[in-house]
Amino acid sequence: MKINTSHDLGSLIRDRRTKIFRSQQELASRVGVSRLWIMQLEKGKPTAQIGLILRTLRELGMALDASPLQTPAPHRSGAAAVNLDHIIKSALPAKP
Amino acid sequence: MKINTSHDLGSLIRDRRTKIFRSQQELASRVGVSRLWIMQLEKGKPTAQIGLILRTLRELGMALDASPLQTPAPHRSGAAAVNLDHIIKSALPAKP
DNA sequence: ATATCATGTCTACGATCGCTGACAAGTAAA
DNA sequence: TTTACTTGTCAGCGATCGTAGACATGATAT
Repeated sequence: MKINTSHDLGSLIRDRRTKIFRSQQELASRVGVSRLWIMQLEKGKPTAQIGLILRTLRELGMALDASPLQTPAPHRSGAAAVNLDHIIKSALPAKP
Repeated sequence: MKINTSHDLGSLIRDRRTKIFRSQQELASRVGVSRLWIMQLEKGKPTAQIGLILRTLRELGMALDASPLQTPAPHRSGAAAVNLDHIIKSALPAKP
């Protein structure tokens, strides 16, 4: 499943948690965090730390993958895809 | 690419950053974070916040996916795989 | 040699994390 | 009803984040 926002992550974790554990407390104890943190994470907390998130996902039997952006909005200005950026960079003479 | 630790994430981001941008500072400015934060992230900072990470990945033309754990080490104690947990939970008398 | 970068490493400092502990609302059994 | 459980919310607090700024090193030139 694609994770574009912290809310996506929260929904995913909640879905998975409700299938495997009986309560937020149960997952929290396994991961080693507070129930409050699990609750906030499921609500899309954008300040949650990646280390705790990875531990949580592992406890839920999941892992993260990185994949190229399918709906490209990489650069605000009308820049093209990543490969083009690469080409431009390689072609530039000096380093502004 | 599989991301199991924050170091995996750091390596991935650094590889991608060096291909697209000319410096840590350039990426940092685009994302809206400090160069120090980018540097620490590339070194595997486990306390980096997921919101900033997602913004960074987007700037690098990438997104995150969640996938089932292929090499299962889900529960420390002798518990079995996730599906079994599910079955056990479903079989328990008190459901809550 | 001199200049110019990129990267890594430090020191503060304000802002905020994640924690504990408590409480209320809702649900579901006994 | 009463009892037990889950979830969401709140306040307070120590610990730590992310930042700005400065500095040293190494590389790449000129």
